[in-house]
Amino acid sequence: MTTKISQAAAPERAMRADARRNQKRVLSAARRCMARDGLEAQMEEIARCAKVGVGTVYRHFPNKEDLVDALAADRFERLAELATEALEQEDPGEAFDDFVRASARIQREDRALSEVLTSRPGTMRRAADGVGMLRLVTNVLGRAQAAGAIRADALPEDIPMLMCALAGTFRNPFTDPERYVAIILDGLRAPGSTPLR
Amino acid sequence: MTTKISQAAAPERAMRADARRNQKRVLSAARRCMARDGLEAQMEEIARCAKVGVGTVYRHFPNKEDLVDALAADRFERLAELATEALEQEDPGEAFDDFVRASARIQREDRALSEVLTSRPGTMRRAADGVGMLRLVTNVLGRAQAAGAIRADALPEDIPMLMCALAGTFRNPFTDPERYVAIILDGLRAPGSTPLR
DNA sequence: CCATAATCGGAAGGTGGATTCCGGTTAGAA
DNA sequence: TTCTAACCGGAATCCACCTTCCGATTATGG
Repeated sequence: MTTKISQAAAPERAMRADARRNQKRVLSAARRCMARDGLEAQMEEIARCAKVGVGTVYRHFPNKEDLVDALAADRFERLAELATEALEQEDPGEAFDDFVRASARIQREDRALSEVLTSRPGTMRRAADGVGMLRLVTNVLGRAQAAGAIRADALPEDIPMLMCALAGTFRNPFTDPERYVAIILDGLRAPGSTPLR
Repeated sequence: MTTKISQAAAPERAMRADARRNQKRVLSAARRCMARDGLEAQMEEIARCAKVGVGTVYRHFPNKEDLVDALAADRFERLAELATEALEQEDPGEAFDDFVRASARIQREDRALSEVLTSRPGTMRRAADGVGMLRLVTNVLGRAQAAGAIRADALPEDIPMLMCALAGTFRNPFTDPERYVAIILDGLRAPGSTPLR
């Protein structure tokens, strides 16, 4: 057995151009299909959207779960960007609000993402860790708390958790989604009526 | 109103004793299995729990969805009871809180119920309508609002919706579930910081 | 106790959807 | 241009479940 292939880091040879192109098409098709149909979007359908055979999908992503992981990673990168932007904003309270609202919107527009949040703790955690989400959120929240805009007893982990909560509301078409974002933000605002334990 | 199981026309003759007994066993086994495994609990497993053959399950419930509907109806009856009790309690604000907390707990202990809430709007609506949930909630909420315990701009439909939201948090084992119930209740309390539109 | 219709059990059937396989195609180095 | 390792497509395979079927059992009215 030749010692080689430390894997992960060094590809022996660059991917062929068509392969690279197809991988992108697959990823983007998967994003579209799953945003629309949720996690149960079918592999065949994704292949069709990407104008590619199923075989090709499977060459780039050994199985459906890996594909979902890749998509989740992608979406969490976007969320991390939002958090970073929030840190650059002047008003900490406003920054926090905007961050939560924007995250909620992203989620609302992507059924797969909201499904990952409510029913795939593993995938979610992996994606979140991958972009250092907790650290970012800790900062965004910390600033807001220091400024007195958010109750002091809120914890960083509460934010992703409340994101999961919002995910639960985005499947009902009946009502204005912003409503629940607003209610939850008010709950975080801090009358301190009920000290959290 | 007692829930009739499936049935459409008038039964010529009363159910045989063993049939009635088995129907109960199936329902109760289904409740146990689905509370544990969620909606993906398998029919075979449910039959096994009920110590009955799959065929028997299907005689009483033509298909899985009907079985889920029956269970949902059952759980919503319990929720309706809670609402009714709340209406008999003296302090309207406390009654509201208790009602929300108790409902949340029921949900937390029943994975299938929380899955129905977050991903089966149809089933949920049917079950809710079946017990007149909206009317009950309207009363419980109305009293609390009249007493000034809950913000005036909250709507009856918000309550089930926030229940769905909580469902989204109960799948993560990480944190104390009561925390998010508390935050949402604070959000409903009413500093009126952000008037809902 | 009998007759018989209602029930029962659980093997067999059917289905939807993920995953594999492999002969044909192509990028790209020499 | 030629050669070949990579890559491609999509039919075929596999698998996990739900659902159906039917011979064996059993409750119950007479």
